[in-house]
Amino acid sequence: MPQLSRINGKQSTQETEQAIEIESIDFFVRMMSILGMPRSVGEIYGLLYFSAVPLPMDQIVLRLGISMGSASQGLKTLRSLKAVRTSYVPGDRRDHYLAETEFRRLFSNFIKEEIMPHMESAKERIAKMEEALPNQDEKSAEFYEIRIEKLKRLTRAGGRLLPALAGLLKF
Amino acid sequence: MPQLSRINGKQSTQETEQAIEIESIDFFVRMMSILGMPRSVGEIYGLLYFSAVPLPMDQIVLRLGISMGSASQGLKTLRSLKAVRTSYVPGDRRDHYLAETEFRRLFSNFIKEEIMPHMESAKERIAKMEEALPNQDEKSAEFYEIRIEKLKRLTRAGGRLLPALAGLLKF
DNA sequence: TGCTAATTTCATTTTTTTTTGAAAAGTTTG
DNA sequence: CAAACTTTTCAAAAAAAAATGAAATTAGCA
Repeated sequence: MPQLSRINGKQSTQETEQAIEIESIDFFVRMMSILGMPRSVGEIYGLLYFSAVPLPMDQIVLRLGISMGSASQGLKTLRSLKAVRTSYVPGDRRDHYLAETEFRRLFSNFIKEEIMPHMESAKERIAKMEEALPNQDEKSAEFYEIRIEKLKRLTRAGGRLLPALAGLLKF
Repeated sequence: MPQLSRINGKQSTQETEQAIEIESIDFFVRMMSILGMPRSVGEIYGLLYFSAVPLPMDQIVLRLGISMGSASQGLKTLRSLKAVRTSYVPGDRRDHYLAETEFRRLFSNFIKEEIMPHMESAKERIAKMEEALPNQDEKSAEFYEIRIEKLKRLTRAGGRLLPALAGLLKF
């Protein structure tokens, strides 16, 4: 009876939980999209973040209205980032999922998995540039050298700073 | 005569420049894609980064083989991030573009423009959660409070850390 | 001011990414 | 070990993002 509860200004526990859940999903869909994660991944994490009990996949599918395929893929992604973990529920053969809420660790994993590999390829590109350079003996060589040096400093700084970043999250 | 130059093991200045240009474009396409920028934006910046002279849009279009629309849009994006600036070339009415190579400033602008606005909306989501909460007086209220508190700390830390991040780029 | 070159805009097309759903594979238990 | 349930996989569909290109706009010049 949502009407009734609105009339006397109170809302049921369920209504409160639903309201928070919606905001949570919205919150994490946005956050994850900054990090380039698909909507469904944010939705799943947002749902689990405010769930007091671990949820099996079919509950996630049901409550978010997404397909099994999306849920399975999304959970795989979240598992690989260690953003969720499974917890055993006696008498139930389904996997139950819990959100990992230590953001420090989440970021650390994200940087390691999603960013650092790009840094490696960046170094390869720079190496290729340097291979090309030695034959360049015109007066313009200096220009190229300076720019390449800047890129090297950038990748060096990135390679150090990013992994350290999660550690700065003192909260 | 590329053949000839390869036979005697030397390459022309032009070949060297082309080789570096290709690696540069590749480099920045990848970097920009980490930051969620479209390919064309990375291509344009990559081209300008190793250009000793400012390039007009039609040169960018020609050398990258992209459309005028893409170039115009991409330059608009780069301009708004202050990743490129125009320079006046006497006797030519076209705008000529130069890459801004101070990465510290680039990051600072990127964070301010692309990330911080999301932080604002994150705070709104949290506020909505707190609005929903007071009516919750079950034993489970504590669970919600703790989780909300974590989100607050996360956004607070993000709001402080991210703008400070560019400053850490000591290079 | 009018002419022309340069640039922007934006509806359409193309490409890429994400989701779906059903079949295949894997698991648990009676 | 087979039947029922759970999860994964993946081709196809849908949705989202990016690029195109031509018309509209703007800006520089005579």
